[in-house]
Amino acid sequence: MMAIEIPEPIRAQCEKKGGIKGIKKKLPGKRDLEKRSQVFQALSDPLRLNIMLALVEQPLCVCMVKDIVNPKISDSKLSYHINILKDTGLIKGERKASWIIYEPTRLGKEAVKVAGKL
Amino acid sequence: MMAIEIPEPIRAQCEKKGGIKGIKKKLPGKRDLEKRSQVFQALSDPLRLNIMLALVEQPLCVCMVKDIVNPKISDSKLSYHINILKDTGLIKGERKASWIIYEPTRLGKEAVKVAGKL
DNA sequence: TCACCATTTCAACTTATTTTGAAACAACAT
DNA sequence: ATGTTGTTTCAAAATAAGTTGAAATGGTGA
Repeated sequence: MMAIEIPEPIRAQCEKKGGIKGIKKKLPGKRDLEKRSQVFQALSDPLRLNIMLALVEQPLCVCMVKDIVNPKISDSKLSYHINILKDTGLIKGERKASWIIYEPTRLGKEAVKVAGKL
Repeated sequence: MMAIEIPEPIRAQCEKKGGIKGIKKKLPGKRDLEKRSQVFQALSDPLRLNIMLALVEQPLCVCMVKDIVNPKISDSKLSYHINILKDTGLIKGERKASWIIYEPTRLGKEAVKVAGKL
């Protein structure tokens, strides 16, 4: 049997915050964690991050995005990634004649702004 | 043959920014994109995000992290995720007697602060 | 109508990430 | 030394994400 089970300074700091329970209470719930980590997930691919950065500069149709990020990638690949950004709510697209113009949502702009700080 | 190949307002805006070339120039290089997206990748898992949030509240040893995020997960699983956060440079660990106390790095704190805005 | 262009969808495939359980390591107490 | 606790490592299995090429959709102009 031991008196001290964890390092004393840590235990003391921890108690001041209401102990394990106190810290637990400050953390988001399951839903919230999933939602937020999904945004990170969407930006966790270099190509998608690049697409976001381009769209923040300027709303663009898919074919221009392609020209900018890499003229050699396949259309289906590009579409796949754009779709992830759209489903996550980071961008939205609007049809203009033959083209679909994508631009960042408010969330998308926030996220990219944030990316610049890392 | 057509005169207009892309929506006029977009083309005009785009020209003002130096066209495709101009936008391209503003985007980060491959290395930079990879580095940044990796940070997002690390935070793209709800468990890891939760661990980060807990550590920002209070530096903790692994066993306390476990108590907080989910007492039922296996040690190896927890270790795997902690390791990803460490390798990405979001947290650092220091041995104190029997325990290893983890705490967020400067980058880790920044990243979490940012997470709160999404 | 037809051919054409931009974009998306689909299913098969490849690759990357996560989970598991057992074993190893490290520090400490007896 | 031995046993105990905290933590990591490893390889195998399970799951998820990304890529590919072909086919489909939907708008446009002849």
